[in-house]
Amino acid sequence: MFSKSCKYGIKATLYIAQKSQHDERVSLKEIADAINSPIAFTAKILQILAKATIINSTKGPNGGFEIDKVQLSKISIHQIVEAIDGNRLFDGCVLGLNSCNAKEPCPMHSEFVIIRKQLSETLATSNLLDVALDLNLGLTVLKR
Amino acid sequence: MFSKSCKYGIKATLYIAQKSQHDERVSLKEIADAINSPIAFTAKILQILAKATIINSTKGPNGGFEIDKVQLSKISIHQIVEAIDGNRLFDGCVLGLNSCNAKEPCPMHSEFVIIRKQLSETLATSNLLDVALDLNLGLTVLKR
DNA sequence: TTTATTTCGGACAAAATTATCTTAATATAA
DNA sequence: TTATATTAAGATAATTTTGTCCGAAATAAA
Ligand code: SF4
Ligand code: SF4
Repeated sequence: MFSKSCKYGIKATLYIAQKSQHDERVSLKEIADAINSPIAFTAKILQILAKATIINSTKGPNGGFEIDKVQLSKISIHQIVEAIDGNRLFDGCVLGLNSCNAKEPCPMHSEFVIIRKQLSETLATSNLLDVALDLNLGLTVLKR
Repeated sequence: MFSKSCKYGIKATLYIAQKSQHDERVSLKEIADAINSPIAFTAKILQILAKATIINSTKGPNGGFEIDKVQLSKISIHQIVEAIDGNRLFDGCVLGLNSCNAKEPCPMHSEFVIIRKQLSETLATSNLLDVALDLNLGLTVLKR
């Protein structure tokens, strides 16, 4: 479904979101630790997210990553997936034809337009604030 | 969503299914041509499907691949995906935690159990006969 | 029985993804 | 201003996935 990069990206963003709620900026090391990911690889993904202006990064002592608190409820998981994996999951052909084309559909088209729509909507309506709240309450976890 | 191997596998199986309806056995070359896939790589995938007894293979002159006509309606796309990509799509954690565990769920758990259920059911109820019928009618295509 | 045809199986190769390392850039604080 | 902490960026490496090649095995027909 998602690439490993994307999974790390989602988890990292959620961790940053959780901390940003309480105005805490977090370091690369802390993030990688919290989500159980390879540190240098995580750095690359955070760079992508920073360029996509989903997160903010600051260099130097006490630097790290954060998300504008008032933006938390406006950033969706969909945006993260788009930034890292692109749109293939949302608009590519499930069976790998050059493009999705309802005029000349692949054999799974009618089945998958439904699933993709639901997937896309679910991700588009999942915002960082809501998801991070569950994390705060300990209802969900980022690593095991 | 699906690996490339799996996409090839699904398309190849559907092509074989279509031909098997009319008692035609098809060769590797014909399949690869019909679904626009690398021939030698396709051979590997057909071997997997043959071992999973989803398709039958016959060596020698006039050999090739076929599916028992009466089985067509009993074989699901789900089975193909399982044989090639395994169960990760159906029972793995969407965010890459070691396993899906509702007692200690990842932050996307509640959203994804719904999507995965629908995906799994859709694939489980898509049988080769039905899907191949649309192909026959020219309503859907395996390559463009 | 010999030859031709076709899949099978293993070895190999290329490409994409994931992961690491090293140096540079930047910001803070002493 | 200098030292330190931290992310950025580029080069490199490991792993996985995708793809190729070739000889072996099986089958059918001549
Ligand atoms: S048919 Fe289904 S899979 Fe093929 S392109 Fe359209 S949506 Fe994608
Ligand atoms: S929580 Fe969601 S993603 Fe994590 S394991 Fe359960 S289902 Fe998978």
